[in-house]
Amino acid sequence: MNSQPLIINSWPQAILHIDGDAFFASCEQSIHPEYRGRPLITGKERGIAAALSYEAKKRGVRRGMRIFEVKKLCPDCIILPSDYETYSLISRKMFNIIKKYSPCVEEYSIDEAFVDLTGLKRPLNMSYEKIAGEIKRNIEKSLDISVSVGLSLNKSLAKLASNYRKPSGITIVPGSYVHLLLAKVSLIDIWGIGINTASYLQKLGLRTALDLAQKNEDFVKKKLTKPGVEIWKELLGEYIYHVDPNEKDTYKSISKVKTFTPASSDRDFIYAQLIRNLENACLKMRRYNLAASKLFIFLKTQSYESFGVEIKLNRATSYEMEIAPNIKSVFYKIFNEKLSYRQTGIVLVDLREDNRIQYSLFDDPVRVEKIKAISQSINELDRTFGKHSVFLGSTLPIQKFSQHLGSRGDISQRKQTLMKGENIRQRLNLPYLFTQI
DNA sequence: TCTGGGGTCCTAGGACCC
DNA sequence: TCTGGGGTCCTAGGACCC
Repeated sequence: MNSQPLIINSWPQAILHIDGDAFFASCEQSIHPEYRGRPLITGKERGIAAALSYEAKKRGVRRGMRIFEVKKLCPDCIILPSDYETYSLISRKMFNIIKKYSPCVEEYSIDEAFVDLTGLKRPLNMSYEKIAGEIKRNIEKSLDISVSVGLSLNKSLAKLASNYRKPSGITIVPGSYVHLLLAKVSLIDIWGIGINTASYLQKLGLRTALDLAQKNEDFVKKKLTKPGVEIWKELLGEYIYHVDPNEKDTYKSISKVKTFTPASSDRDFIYAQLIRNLENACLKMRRYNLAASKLFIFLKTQSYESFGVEIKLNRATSYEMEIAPNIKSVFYKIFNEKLSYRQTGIVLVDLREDNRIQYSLFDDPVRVEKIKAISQSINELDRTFGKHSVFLGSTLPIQKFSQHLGSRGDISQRKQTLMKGENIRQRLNLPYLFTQI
């Protein structure tokens, strides 16, 4: 007789994934109880449905739908502008609750967390399943939002688990049940497999996540690239992607893109939009103490054609006043008055820490220092009076444009900004910061 | 007639060097 | 000056994610 007790340790790792259900919409319903149970969307300021409550989904509203379509389809739908400040606040509270249970929490996105629960059974005196349930209940009770949670052996499986039952689901998948879950998951729903890889694998005769998991290593290595192989291992229960509790403190690139309606062929206006993106990107860059030595700018036309250029700077910098002159000349090259544009964007790349950036031979150190001093003052003014209290003269066409458009969501905010600027001007007796860039 | 605004990582191929 | 082998670094672009 076999004296070995049949104990399978199903939890070499216990990884929990927590996912907010229709998060933005839930936040709105949480702070406005009168909206609960009603179809609701956010994204009013952009004219499209960005996030949807479950009630809106049931009525056939889809992401990306234009507001007028939503109104036609669902006249009683509540339509709100996105309020990221509020969502971030609720998000913060959610993470704080989770961190009471485990020190290893990864803030994966505004509404998603990965939690490493491994080894916490004893200190918390609960099974992993119980811990998962408690965290979920605690979040839902304290914040009045619903979350779905999944517990399994690694991040990929936990994510599939949390997605399995929504909203407000809890799905526990120990090692011995993994195959049952995978059989019900289609390729496209695997984290890291997108539309391209999914259809490629389909052509090879695969249909479900289980089909992929059951392929041998040779096959996977031959047909897929590195991420594909890693995903395959995770489906088999290996712990490859670690839960990373470190806060994000730097960026490899920073981008700012803005779409506007109606499209415009006004050169000064388009340029102003581009420079406004630059200002915003630089603000963020300085907040993280970074400097860029290369950037891309691009314009998109009404028909979604894109025209872009790469710009290399002599020296890494974080100041729009240094970057803008470089943009100006290339802008005129890619701008075509015969076209109508609906979006401009900027991507700052080759970011490095701003501490000891060398002056190159072509720089004028005195000018650079002056720009630095001015920018620091602007930062202070922004902190005191709000973002864009002082701005580059070249973005003035945005204000002009706003004024003759009258009252629209985005516009009134611009007006306020303008007024704030006026205010400071009077109080500090400053002219608009106007440069030739 | 159009689904926004951020990001990251990986790979293939060219440039350059020995 | 040609041919081949081999390594490193950079860049463009693809694919994915929320």
